[in-house]
Amino acid sequence: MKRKLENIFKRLYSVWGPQYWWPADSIFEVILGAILTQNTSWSNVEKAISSLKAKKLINAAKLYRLPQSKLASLIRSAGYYNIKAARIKSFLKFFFDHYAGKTKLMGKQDLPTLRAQLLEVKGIGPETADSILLYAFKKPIFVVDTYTKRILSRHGLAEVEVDYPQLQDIFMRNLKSNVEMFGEYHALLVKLGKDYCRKRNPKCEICPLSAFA
DNA sequence: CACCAGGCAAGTA
DNA sequence: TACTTGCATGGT
Repeated sequence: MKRKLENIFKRLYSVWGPQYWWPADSIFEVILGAILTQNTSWSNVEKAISSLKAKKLINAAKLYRLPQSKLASLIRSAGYYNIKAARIKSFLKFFFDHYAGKTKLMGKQDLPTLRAQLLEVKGIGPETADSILLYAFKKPIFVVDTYTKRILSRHGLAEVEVDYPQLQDIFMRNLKSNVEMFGEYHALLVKLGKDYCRKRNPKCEICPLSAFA
């Protein structure tokens, strides 16, 4: 399995190169994006981020003061805007209660503690927590998503019923811990999923992981 | 028109 | 505990 996972990464990276995740100007912006992109295309998230930027609201203190309904209307384009506004608000409460609204302070916390804390926040599940840990705080954790699961199961590397922690373990037990590589690997799997491994995708058999490529 | 996107929590039995 | 449903805009 170790060799297979390494080869998958080499193959994907040689085909597509670095993916430059996570596009953002600050740690806090990564966190907002991680919540906004839940089950949502990144292009829709970009519009929401832009509307926040236009109002200079990529700022924890300002957002904490902003009424939830105002926030909801600003992030409308990201979809699920009422839910996501509530989730951002619940993160902000946690952020100020525990870390004074300072990403620098939060980043000093150790990985297991921080992960457990994030999972306590209503609206932050495993993928969102791990995305924040890896891409915002540069902690060495492997992010797993529905594409990861689908790709591994289609290639016979995991059971269809495999759950998030099991899938994450497959990568973390077999790969050397490396923040840059973890970030690229996950991003490359997402690209592979989008381009070739969608739920119903006729291109599945010609994906770069197939023998002929 | 149908389908899906860089999930998560609440509801149901 | 194990399944199902709600959330919602915007691109293909």
